[in-house]
Amino acid sequence: MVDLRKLRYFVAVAEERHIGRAAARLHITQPPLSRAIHRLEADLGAALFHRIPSGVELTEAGAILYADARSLLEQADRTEARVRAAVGPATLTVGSLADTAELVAGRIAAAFRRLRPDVSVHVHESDLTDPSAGLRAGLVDVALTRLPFQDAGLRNHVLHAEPVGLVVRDDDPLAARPAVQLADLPDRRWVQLPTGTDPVWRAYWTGAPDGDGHGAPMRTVQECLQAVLWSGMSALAPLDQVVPAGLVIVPVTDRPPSRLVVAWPAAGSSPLVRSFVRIAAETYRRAGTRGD
Amino acid sequence: MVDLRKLRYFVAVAEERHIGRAAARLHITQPPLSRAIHRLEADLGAALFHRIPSGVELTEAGAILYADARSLLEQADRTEARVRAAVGPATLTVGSLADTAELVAGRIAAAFRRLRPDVSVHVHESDLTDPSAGLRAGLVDVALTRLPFQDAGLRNHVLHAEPVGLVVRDDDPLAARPAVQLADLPDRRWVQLPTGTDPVWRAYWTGAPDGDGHGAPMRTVQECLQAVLWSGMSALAPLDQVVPAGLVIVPVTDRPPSRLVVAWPAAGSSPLVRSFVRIAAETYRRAGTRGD
DNA sequence: CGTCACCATACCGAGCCGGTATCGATCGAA
DNA sequence: TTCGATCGATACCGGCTCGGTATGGTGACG
Repeated sequence: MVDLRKLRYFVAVAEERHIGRAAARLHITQPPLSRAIHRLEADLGAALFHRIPSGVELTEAGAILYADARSLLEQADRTEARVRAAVGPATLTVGSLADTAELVAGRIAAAFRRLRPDVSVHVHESDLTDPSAGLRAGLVDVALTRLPFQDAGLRNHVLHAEPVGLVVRDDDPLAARPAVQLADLPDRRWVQLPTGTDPVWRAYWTGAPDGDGHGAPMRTVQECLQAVLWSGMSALAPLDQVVPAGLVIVPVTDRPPSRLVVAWPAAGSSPLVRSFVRIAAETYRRAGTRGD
Repeated sequence: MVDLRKLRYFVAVAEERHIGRAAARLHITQPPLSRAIHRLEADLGAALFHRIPSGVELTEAGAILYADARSLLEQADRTEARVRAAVGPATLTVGSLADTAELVAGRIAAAFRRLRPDVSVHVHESDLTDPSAGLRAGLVDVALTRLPFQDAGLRNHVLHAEPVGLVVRDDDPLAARPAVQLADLPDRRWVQLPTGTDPVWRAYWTGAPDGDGHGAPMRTVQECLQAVLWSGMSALAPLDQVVPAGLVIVPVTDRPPSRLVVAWPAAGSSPLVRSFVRIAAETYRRAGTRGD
């Protein structure tokens, strides 16, 4: 009947004296919090807050509950921490597609380490062959990677969307163009991705209509860039990709942005994985919205 | 994540060392409890029980959790009790159709008083006009009554089913019959129920095909019985109805049993109402199944 | 080697949670 | 007084959990 979640909500509202602000602090929206407080009041058969124009204020019964709820929640947290400490550190294996980890993992890792210091994180970096970054193979628990890939049994949350561009040498006639359309380009020699690469992924990242390319297959982003530099191949990359001197990225207007995601198995994901996903989403949401 | 319900389940299992027995103690079935324990273990990232052939036994982590969980739950209960005490006694108005309260309310009241001593119960007895016993009019929170009635917006739980019989004087030719079929009876003068009576209810309780009767309308069971005794009317009653000397009840074979129910509004019912319904159902289940 | 006693798993209907969209009320300012 | 702003409340929707029934898997024991 009375559960810890509602008590946490209640404490937040009591301290903020404002349902909207409390909702923001709890990272939910106002209506569910409003409803949760109503339910708690119904459960206890007591009005906990007076609704006043500027927000809410505790009733007498609310004050009594607040006095106890704080210590109750603290005790619950201590209990949980004690059990987690007894069972030893949990481990989480994070997959990372090529260089995506560089882009986001730092920020996420900091937040995750702060919130879940008891978890030891292993990182498994995979090459361009597998955009699921080891998820499909069961090598990792959760992955930081890019869409699109065949998502059979996988779920994802978009952390950041970045337009893609064509990687060319700075002496390429296209280099001076402010933007290009892939549809307008004459045939080019696209980099080849290894056989067995996810076809959806391959189709997205190579401009060739059949998703096929030329030359030796490239297994890393760096290899692709070097192929452009040395062999005059063409490649696509996110606009924020750091490229060696001598290369430029020309925005491509007729291809949807590349979405950087955190992905996890749809079924059987542990609470630890969910926690990681939530922290990643939250960390990047703040960053994405320019500091909330 | 970790909520009080799962902790209560965990404590029950830890003390019973047996999921099945713990489920019985918690008044749920074994599979949901089994699943809840698994979820709790996943949430905490710790195995809490060893599964052994005779049941389960606590792991080291489980023992640590058990040590804290007891006091945590006790503190939660104390907190809740404190708030309830501060807000004063809650009141629950129970509707009762005519004499149904006599049949069941005693047993239910005892159980309810024991489990919810803080609630003051008011009883509102209604006449045969309204089989919803005041629910439809909003006069009561919950009702003990009999089916059938038009149940728009009402829900119910059957406490007991009792065959119905024909009430006749002991000098009536039918009095000696072991049973009768309403379909075989010649026309009789059935008691009249007041205008405005729920039509479904009226059709059930009077043998007249159109659900109509003769004479002055009867508002109570006693009036109906007196009408049979003095005016030779016919009436239907549950077989266990206590009748004055000079009347007998002949079982009727072609009418479904009368179902004694606890009924409540489908929408907006308070936790207190749900609690009453649960207690009533449980009390009567035990009685109905002859002492479980 | 069958049977029994456990727990685990697979489904299903009901309710809760969190989301978006919108309403209602109150207060301050033009 | 009316308009806008700012609260909380309400209505609806998709997803998840819960508790139920039915059934499977696996050891112990005669």
